[in-house]
Amino acid sequence: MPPTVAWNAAPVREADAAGRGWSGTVTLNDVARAAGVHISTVSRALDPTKHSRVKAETRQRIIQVANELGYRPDLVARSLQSGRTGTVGVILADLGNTFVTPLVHGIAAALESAQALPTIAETQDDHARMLNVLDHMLSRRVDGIVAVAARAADQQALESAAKVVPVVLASRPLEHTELTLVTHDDWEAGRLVAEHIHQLGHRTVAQLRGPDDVLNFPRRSEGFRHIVRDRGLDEVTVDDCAERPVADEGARLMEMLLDTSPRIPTAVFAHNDLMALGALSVLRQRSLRVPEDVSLVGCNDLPLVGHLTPPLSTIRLRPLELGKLAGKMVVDMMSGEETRNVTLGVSLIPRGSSRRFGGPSGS
Amino acid sequence: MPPTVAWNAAPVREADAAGRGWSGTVTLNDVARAAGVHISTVSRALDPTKHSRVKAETRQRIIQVANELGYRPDLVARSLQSGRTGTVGVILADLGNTFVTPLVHGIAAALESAQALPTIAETQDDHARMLNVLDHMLSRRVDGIVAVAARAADQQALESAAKVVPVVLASRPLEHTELTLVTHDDWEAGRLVAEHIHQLGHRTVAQLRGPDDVLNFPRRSEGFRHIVRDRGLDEVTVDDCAERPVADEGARLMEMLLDTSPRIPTAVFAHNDLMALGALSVLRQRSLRVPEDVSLVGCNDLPLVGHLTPPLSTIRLRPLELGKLAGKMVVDMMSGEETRNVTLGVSLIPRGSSRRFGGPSGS
DNA sequence: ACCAACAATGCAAACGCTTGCATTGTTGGG
DNA sequence: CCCAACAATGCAAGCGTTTGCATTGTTGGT
Repeated sequence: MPPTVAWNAAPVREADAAGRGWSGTVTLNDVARAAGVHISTVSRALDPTKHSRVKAETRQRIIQVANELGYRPDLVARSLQSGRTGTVGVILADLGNTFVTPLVHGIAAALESAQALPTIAETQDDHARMLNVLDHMLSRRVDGIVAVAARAADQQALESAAKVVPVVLASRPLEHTELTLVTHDDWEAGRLVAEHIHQLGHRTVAQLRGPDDVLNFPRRSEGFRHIVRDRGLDEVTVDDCAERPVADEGARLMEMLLDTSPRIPTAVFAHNDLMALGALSVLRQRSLRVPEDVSLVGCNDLPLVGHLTPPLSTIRLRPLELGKLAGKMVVDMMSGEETRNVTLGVSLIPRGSSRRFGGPSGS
Repeated sequence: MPPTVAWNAAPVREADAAGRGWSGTVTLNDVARAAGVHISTVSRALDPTKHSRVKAETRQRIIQVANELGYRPDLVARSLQSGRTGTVGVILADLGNTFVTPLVHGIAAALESAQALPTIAETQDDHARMLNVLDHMLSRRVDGIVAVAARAADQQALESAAKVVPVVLASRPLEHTELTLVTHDDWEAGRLVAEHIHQLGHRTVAQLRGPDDVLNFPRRSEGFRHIVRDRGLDEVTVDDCAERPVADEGARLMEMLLDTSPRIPTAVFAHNDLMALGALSVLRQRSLRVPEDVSLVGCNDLPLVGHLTPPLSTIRLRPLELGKLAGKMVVDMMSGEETRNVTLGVSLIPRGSSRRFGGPSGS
């Protein structure tokens, strides 16, 4: 147990009490010397769990001296000795994606209870970078890892890392793995969307698919197709998926769809909101109205998409809860507890971008 | 110089070559023993800058053995020895605010060039938490700090920290400080908005002010009032500012304004977009149309606010650049370079939420 | 053939902390 | 009054690296 000395009470001082110019940092040794006592006694006096092992009187004196000198424990040294760093590595594909913000927020919040801090790194969805980041984190002796950037290719590396340190997969699943996972029910997301547009009377539908190797997307696709088959819908397909789940790629796929398909789908499921926005702008360019001509549904419920024109119908995920859960799980694993995978439910938020086929002011 | 041994080439292995079950980690000592050479030789062989000091032949052998054993340098031990941790503390008020996402993104990107990783902590805009976080970071021996959460009350603590480690203030300024600062021109932001609504013919105006002790807001206010005075506008004031710069507080102030003021302003400057959104919903509740009855201008240009109905007029900031700059500056300071403060320019993005006073379908 | 110079490697201290064990001093029960 | 028990503190090893210095071995110029 690390001594949580009241370093928050000790003001940072410009020069120590002895008057020597502020050169280095105050160490346990300095305190020991100033208090006329052995270093190990200081260590114990400052460690709440060992308070008892040192006489109350000397303890008082030591604490006072420590405060006067502005002693601050060196967590690096402590880590070397204890083997724990109080640090959890958080691996993201891209911090710029607004979906991950609340996720990281949740992770940070959960870590706080364990006095741990997240240190973050980005992979840009690049496998080589993932390997680098992973190795770097292990070198830093992080106490745990939350991977939000998992792609199929990264599986082996992540599993290897998990032999050394607790690893939690957040949001992005992997196939056939023992890794602890907390994610959304992507299959259900796809199913809900298909169900929704089927109920609106659409018969000719399409998907703009996110990257195949980010397994959320194939799952969304499968859930969607389950309904397509079950209800006998006509899915217009384009033989490609996005490189990355961003607006540009959504636009590209939408164009490809319109250019290659003999018939225009009356309802489109974009695998996430960003891609939906890209698709939206392409539809506008081609003078296709949403939702009059084409209904559009996204996924993620990013902030503000409900206030767009038209308000975007989408699937609501709960990244904050997901982050909190992931953080809690890695903390639990760090203290040796067993954990079980968690799948968060999702819900459809029908809004203005999807409407009944051939509805009111339809063409 | 830390040996950047090719640990990214070494696969994580389940058991080491000697066959003992994977218990602990492979250390320099293990490699030394396996290679039949002294530990210091291994250290040198693996350190690119000391390549020369060991015979090519032995170096080969050592590297091979290191790879076979899956040696991974312990950055904690190295930090203890070297005094550098390759870590920069990033202190945020609230990760949930979408304004900070690109900022952190920029910081992370800039740090990458220095092989450093950001470790982040939140203060929730609470002074006590700021003190804690700061002290914790110093205890962790971070190589630098980027503070995005500075409030007036935090000034002293931040300046003290700056005596120990490079500190950069990002986004939020402080008065009369030596601390390095990179921020936006908030005064100009306020001025631009006032100028804008003045040119649109508005005479009765108001502000929804962000927290006084986050100095961006008073500056915006001053820039705004400079024009108010200069052009002889009539500013309706409410004797309170937001506790925190969020939507709820924007709503609260808007209500207070409508309830207490004898005359209704025809143009309102909300100190940021979130507050503008809060104000917008209040105005709607009161059946005041935007922009027909009241013009509304925000600040920050958050993603998607340009696609709302009405599209929000606002001030565009550049958080990504700001983050990159802040990251670069702290890196520079870490290597002893001098830095100069930077103020990023801002620009007005006029959109649908503000229009000429008494314009077309006005009331 | 000898010594200076140099290349290659070993040695050990240091970074700041924790902790099992040894030592000293104090107490109290017999 | 003595010894066991215990409280209080000192001692030193160890965590995994790095690095100045010492040691050994080799070379080449005379």
